[in-house]
Amino acid sequence: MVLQKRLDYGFNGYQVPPTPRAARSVRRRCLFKKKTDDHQMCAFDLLATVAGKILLDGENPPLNTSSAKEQPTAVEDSIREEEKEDDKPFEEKSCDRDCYERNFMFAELVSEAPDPSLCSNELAGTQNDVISRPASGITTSDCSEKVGSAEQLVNDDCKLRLGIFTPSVDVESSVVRLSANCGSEDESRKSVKMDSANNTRNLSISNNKTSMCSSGHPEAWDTKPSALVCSVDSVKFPFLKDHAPCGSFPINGDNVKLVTRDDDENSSECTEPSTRNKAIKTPPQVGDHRFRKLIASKHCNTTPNTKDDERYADTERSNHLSRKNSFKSQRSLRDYPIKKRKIYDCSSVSNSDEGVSSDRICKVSENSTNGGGLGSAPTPPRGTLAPTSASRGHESFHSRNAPVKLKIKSFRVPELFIEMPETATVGSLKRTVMEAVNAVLGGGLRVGILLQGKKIRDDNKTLLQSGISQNNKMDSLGFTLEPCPSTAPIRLYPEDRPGQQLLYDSPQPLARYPPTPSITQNGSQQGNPGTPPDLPGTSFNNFIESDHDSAPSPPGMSLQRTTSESKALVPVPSTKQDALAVIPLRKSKRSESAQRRIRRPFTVAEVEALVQAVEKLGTGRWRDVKLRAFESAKHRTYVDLKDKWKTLVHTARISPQQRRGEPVPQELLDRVLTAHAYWSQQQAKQQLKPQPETCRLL
DNA sequence: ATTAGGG
DNA sequence: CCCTAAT
Repeated sequence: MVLQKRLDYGFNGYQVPPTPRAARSVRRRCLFKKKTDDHQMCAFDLLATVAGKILLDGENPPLNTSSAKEQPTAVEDSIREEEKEDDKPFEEKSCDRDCYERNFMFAELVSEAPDPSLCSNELAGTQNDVISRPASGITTSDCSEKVGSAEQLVNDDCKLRLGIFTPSVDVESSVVRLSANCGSEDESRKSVKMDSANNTRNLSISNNKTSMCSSGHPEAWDTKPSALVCSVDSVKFPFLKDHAPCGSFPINGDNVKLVTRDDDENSSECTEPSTRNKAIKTPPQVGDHRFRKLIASKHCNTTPNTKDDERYADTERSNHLSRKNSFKSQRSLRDYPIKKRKIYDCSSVSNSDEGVSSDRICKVSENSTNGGGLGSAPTPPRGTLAPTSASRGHESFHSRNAPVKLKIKSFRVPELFIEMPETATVGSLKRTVMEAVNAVLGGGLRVGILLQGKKIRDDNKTLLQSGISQNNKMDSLGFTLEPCPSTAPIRLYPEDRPGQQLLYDSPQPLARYPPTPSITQNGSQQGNPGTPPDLPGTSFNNFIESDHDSAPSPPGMSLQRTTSESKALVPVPSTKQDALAVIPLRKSKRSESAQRRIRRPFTVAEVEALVQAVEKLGTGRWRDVKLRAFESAKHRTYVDLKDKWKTLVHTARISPQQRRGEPVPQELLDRVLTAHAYWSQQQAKQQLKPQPETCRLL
């Protein structure tokens, strides 16, 4: 009996998991394409598309895009081209080099959604030039048109960059700390002051640390980027300043806030609470002419005064969020769990904050002759939202089936803090940054869509219905990357749609991170052609490895998140105070106790690896299991594996209806039970009869 | 450092 | 996931 058992658990018949990544990519592409071809695409689809793209592209490590690129699929061809173009974009473009260097270029995102009424070329010149971008979302603008000085801007504008600043390296004791700040603080501060002194007419300064800057000189921004945080509508985009020079981000006297950032001189991540995050909100009505001018020239469209309250809230939230995010990433970098931080938890008020902001999106209209849309619209600075626009343009709706094309060049990532030993290699640094980025991206992003400053929450609306396809509104379309409230598991509809596998179609409970899983799952289950089974151990290792550092949660979640429940979730702007309060708490807390590790739900592939390892090694040898199957998954400790096994066993025993989260294939669960039973028996036997090993078979 | 088990 | 106790 024993012998037989052993054979059963031997190393032979295991199915090797398909190469997850490859399968996933392909799948996503297919989905993406499919989706985009659908003319009935609804808002949700759009979201999904964008998110999917992001994730998809995210697979290519930004750092070495060249090597990591996968060969283009039909869908991506265009993208690829763009990428090439962008590879060295900044050098040629007027953006200062720092900009370039400080940003990781993510593959350009090009989403196409069918747009019936996409025809006009005068997007820009018309009414909606001024868009409100609450959370500093991505605004769509037409980049095709380049006007004079605005040209570079336009170019830049057309790209949504996922920008991570290369932090300045401060050597502190033996640790090199990377912070988002570039340059010395002092310098930056000074510069800020200067600017504000000269240009702050309508600006209010909350305290010495916070100031609004209305400078119309981009140069200033360029040169003294360091400690300044410039955000539109929110402080969360510490890096916006980079774009400022390029005019790629909308600056508007009303909604631009320049905040000096407190550097975290002493401690790494925590910044000063009260001072730092206070973005001052400028009186909506007051607009600095210079600003506008600048903006206008750069084709930045901003909404003048739209719900300020809302924006304000957003700002606060975003601040908090970004901070939180950065924390998170940092945290993820160090896997070691420390003690829990109650304070932190309490303080973290916002779940629904928008942490990551995106830059702009360019809408590319094919129809438009010269892409006249965006560029052409030097936007009237102050254009109030034209109410008319809403109604207008509807006429053309059905007339056309032209696809709505959206081009997102890059997204920015919230600040990332990285801490590494001086002895770390450059390679490790790159990798670390990559991980951080992945953590942010994979950690739960969802995409929000703003139209004329308003969030479109109904994911089921079609583009037409929501007005996204309307020409005149194109320039007022914005996308935002919002962190998924990973912490706040809101399961709206846990059991809603059982068998959904389509990544984009199935909204899943927020609580569940696992978009990827579904994909991988599919892949593995369907069996990948092309992937010859390796030794079980190896293949798994590889698999996991590849997966391991990538963020906690695979892509896809973002999509899900956006669904209907978003409505419920959305409105949770933390109050300003909350947001501010958080930081301090966190900091203090942080010193002693660590944050709780971010939750990283096991993917199906991981489960598979775990099951396989346990089948071979048995329970009780978690260290070996770890070594065998999760060696490369740094974030999975043997304790984690043990815990996972525990939960797996539990999961396998309960009814499928009671299971939550990423569904684990029944097959795996069966194996879990079998293995568990087997090893439990073994254990029992050993205890009972440690000695007489020989004649036990009968 | 691991393992086991409760929370 | 965290925390602890026991190895």
